[in-house]
Amino acid sequence: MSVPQKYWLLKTEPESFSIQDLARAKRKTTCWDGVRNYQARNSMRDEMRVGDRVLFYHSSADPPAIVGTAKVVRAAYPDPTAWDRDDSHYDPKSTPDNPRWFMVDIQLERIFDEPLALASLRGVAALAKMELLRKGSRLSVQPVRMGEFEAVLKLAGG
DNA sequence: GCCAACGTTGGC
DNA sequence: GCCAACGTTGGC
Repeated sequence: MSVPQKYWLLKTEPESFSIQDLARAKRKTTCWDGVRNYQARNSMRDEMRVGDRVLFYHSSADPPAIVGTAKVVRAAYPDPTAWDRDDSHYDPKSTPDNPRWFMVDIQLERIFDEPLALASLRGVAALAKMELLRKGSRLSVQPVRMGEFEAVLKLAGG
């Protein structure tokens, strides 16, 4: 028996990479590079497994919203943008021999017919404890409870 | 190891 | 553009 799947929320600014970009990507799959926060990294490196489910969130968008779902199709491996001097996420402390930053691959599952705006999620009882709705929440890779994931799907109409 | 200064995130 | 929240840095 395999470990039960886990649930996550990944934030992205649609101006840099949107769910529509993911839909256009080869095999609707992308590497989730550029994460430079230790807590987020640890979640990806230590917790994420192939088959885990992902809520795809647009931040700094109008409105900020959960816009669809994806799944993890490759577990954590080193993020090479960390050792690319020309990349905006370059980190000289990360090297190929001793990588500090990691990424996973995700594949699009579904784009919601209507984005679920952040404001519309507040007040939903099943989401009362959701990390995304916590004041000051900034984590770009967040764990989501199974009940929360299912409640979001329900709000999205299936 | 403390903590002030600073930088970033991201909703509003 | 504002600013609250939070992470990181670095002097001591």
